[in-house]
Amino acid sequence: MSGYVFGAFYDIVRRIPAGKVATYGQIARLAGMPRCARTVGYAMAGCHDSSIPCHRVVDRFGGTKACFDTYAPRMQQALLEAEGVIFRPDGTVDLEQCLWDGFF
DNA sequence: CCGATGACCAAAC
DNA sequence: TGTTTGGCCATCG
Repeated sequence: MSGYVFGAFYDIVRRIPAGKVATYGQIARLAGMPRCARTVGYAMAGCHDSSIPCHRVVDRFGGTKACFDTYAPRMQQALLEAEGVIFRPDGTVDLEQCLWDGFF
């Protein structure tokens, strides 16, 4: 682990169920750092761990910018669609239906 | 070693 | 009501 904070973020991301997505701010809040969404993004930027579904992490508008070093942007969308995530015509995730509520 | 930056969000003015 | 600034932690130069 690069830092205990990263570990906490990774742990939360791993708990995101298939077919759902979470925002950076949401993950930061669950980690106990509501203002640390930036660090979440940076943690995801280094998602060298294949056990971390960083493709389920999107920005507040549902933009899928994840895994630049790991996947191609369109591949992330394909993965989410395969899990049942609904995409809007503009290429963003329908957060109204697929945003993770924090529970199972 | 220190300064700047970064897949961002939310409160404040 | 919209726009601006602050903030958090780690990595890069």
